[in-house]
Amino acid sequence: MGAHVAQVSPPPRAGDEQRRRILRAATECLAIWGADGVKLRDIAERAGVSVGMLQHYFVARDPLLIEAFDWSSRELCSYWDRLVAGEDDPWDRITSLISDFTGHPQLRDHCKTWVELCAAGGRRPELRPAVERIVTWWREALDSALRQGEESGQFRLLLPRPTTVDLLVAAVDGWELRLASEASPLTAAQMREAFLSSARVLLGLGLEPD
Amino acid sequence: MGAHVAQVSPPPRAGDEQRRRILRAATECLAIWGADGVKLRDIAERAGVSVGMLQHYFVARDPLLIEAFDWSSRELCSYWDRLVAGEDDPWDRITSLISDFTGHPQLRDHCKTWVELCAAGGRRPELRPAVERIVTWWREALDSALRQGEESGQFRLLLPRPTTVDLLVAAVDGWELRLASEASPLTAAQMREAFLSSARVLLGLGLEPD
Amino acid sequence: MGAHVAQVSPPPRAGDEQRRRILRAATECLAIWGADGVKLRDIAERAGVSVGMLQHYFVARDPLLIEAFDWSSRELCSYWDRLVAGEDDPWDRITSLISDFTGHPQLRDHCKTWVELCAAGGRRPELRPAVERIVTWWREALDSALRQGEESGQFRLLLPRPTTVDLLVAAVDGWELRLASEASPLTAAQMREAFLSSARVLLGLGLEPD
Amino acid sequence: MGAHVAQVSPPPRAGDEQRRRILRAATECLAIWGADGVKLRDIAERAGVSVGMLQHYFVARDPLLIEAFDWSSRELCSYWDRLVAGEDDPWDRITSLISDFTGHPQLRDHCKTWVELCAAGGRRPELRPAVERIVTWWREALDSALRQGEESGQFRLLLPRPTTVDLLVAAVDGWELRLASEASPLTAAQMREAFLSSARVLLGLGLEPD
DNA sequence: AATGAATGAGAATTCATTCAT
DNA sequence: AATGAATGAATTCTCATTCAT
Repeated sequence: MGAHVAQVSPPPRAGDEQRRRILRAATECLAIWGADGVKLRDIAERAGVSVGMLQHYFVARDPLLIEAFDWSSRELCSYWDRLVAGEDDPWDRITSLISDFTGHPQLRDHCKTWVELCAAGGRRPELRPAVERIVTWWREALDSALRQGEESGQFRLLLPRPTTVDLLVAAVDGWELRLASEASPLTAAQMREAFLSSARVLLGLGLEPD
Repeated sequence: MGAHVAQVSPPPRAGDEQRRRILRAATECLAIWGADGVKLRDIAERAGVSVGMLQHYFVARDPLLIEAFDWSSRELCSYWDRLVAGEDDPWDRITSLISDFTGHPQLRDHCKTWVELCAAGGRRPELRPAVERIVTWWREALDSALRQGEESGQFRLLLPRPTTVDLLVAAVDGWELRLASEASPLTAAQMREAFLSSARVLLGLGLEPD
Repeated sequence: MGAHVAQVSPPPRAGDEQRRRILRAATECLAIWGADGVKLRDIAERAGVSVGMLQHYFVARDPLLIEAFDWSSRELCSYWDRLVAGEDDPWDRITSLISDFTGHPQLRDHCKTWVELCAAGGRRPELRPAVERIVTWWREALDSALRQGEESGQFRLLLPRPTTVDLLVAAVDGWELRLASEASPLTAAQMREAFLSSARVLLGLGLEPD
Repeated sequence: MGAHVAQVSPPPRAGDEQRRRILRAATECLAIWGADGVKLRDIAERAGVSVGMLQHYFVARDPLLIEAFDWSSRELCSYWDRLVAGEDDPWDRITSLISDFTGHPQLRDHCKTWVELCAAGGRRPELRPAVERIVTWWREALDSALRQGEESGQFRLLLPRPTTVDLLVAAVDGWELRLASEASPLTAAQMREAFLSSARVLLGLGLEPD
């Protein structure tokens, strides 16, 4: 209904590339220094532009950080969308999602950005949509995989589906928090194994290797 | 004469009470504004002392915040120690721990402080011992309860004990992260129910009500 | 085309003039309040800029003061270089040097800056090059004048040349210290006379008036 | 004439020893940090007393520093008085004075205190009496030695006596300034030699070794 | 007499923001 | 569009001083 006349993406304005560079730099800085610790100069240096430029594109510090969180949450979700698009089997989908996630070379940075976003979200309502977006994405991804698996008889959940989803999503968040804190020697591989072995049991898959 | 009334703990120096007041105020401020957002003035006002006094006791901002995180992690652990001390039955111990935790009137603040501590720990190694202390406490508390339950035949774990502990601790952390973010309408009661029903299944307790 | 009008010295960047204004103001403040007594606000007011600007150019208080001492020592040496450049006769050179020095309207301020620099140099090695620069300039200026006068037979030194140089330079420094202290009613003219009459005898010039 | 009833020194009050300890510590600190750099805490620590104690004896920072300069200048002069008291021969008096001075294990500290005093004197009239006291002592000591040597025919001054005194005192001050600055590798022994060889010539003593 | 807890005034510093070019 | 000079508000920090014990 009019969908075929909708512009799929806004026409790429000149300077859009510049904005993206800045947002990417800002996201990286957020992982390093946290939302209250980033300085505009750090972001500008990392993006290879002048401080004045940041203001030129984003008016002020706050809008820049909010946009950065928002942008990075969108980027992540659309990345994951592409990732699971090809997988039809629900267990494969879950496996490839967690494998990609834990296999990312910048996993720890992602975790830090995520924890930073949650912490900042607790203080600033403007950031909550970005938090919601990511939480919702994972809940829906797992929920739909679980439903599909249940319907096909592939999974036999030990717990009600919502509880299972809740537990698995919370566990991933908990491991991310631990990775972000750098406090315990939790590795990405351990995180992956812990998730998969827990999921196998909770979904009634027995213990055969992935 | 009178030696038998000597205090075993170090004699409470004058000013020790003052320090505690300041540390308590600092911890509260950390929950509200985060490690990089707290201002000395806020802490001083909340503690009812002058800003100069903070420096008198803690030399500078950084050492104060580090001590505050450290102090509050010790306080928490010793509080939990007292809490579980009276419970002999492992399942009761787990139940009362999570019930007390989720029933605390300032649960959300505790979650925020914890997330703040983890985030700050990712940037400053000095804070990691405080993170470790809390992580270790929960791991050991659950591990010992699970072992006791296994030995008495009360629990039949679906997964290896370490994995179960890992999963449950991570889930609690994940729910805390969510509460701290204020992003989803997760309530303390839901968190408690999700934990207990998951634990019942994972420990092989069936589904009878607690 | 136009290459022959290229400036040999580094192209004067915008802001270089600003730096000089600040350094000049800082040097004046140093004479008045001493290295530990100057306040950034004083310097900023005297230079007609904001305090933040000092940091913009010099990062922090210390580097600013160090640069100020260094800059003023360079300025002085190059001023003296120009002063003696025109004098071929060694005695005239000595005479015009001391006459200019003692005749300077801000002699006392110069003395204070110099004493301040020496005192501060005793505490901070970074300042020593500036001290050395000035000491060396005077030693070399006198030494070369004395050597020239000896070679031409114009002077007949009573003491070995190095000792004579040492004595005269020390005496000038001593008189400067006295002027800086404001303690004794030593005048610039007296200082000049004392120096010249001493020098005349030490260089074997007899007692004829200059 | 009443001398035998005069109290030679004020009755030693209790706490006088305490005052002296503090003044000595303050003088040492002045050499290290300069008049504007000393902190009461440094002085208190060095004197082994509490900061409150300094105020108890000296009311405030300023009076303490002023008294410290004054006290140390008196101490020095009376020390030198005792030193030259035994020497009847004028040249021996000059020799032993400069030898003792340059041979003092804390020569550099003395120089720093002296330069510090002169620099501070330029800013605060209250300190000038202390400066004058020392300048006057040296002028009079040299003047009387020179007069005695002239009268006995032992010295044949090349320059008028006042000029000679002026020159020698200034040279000593100049060397002290250099030592205080730590900038050039001037040693105490070199300072002594330079002074004595210059003095020998200026007093008409020929060049025989001392 | 002596201490050290407590304060507050004053200084340095940090940075986001503004603005002229 | 882009820069960086310039500013000033806000914060931390330093210390002399005061005061209760």
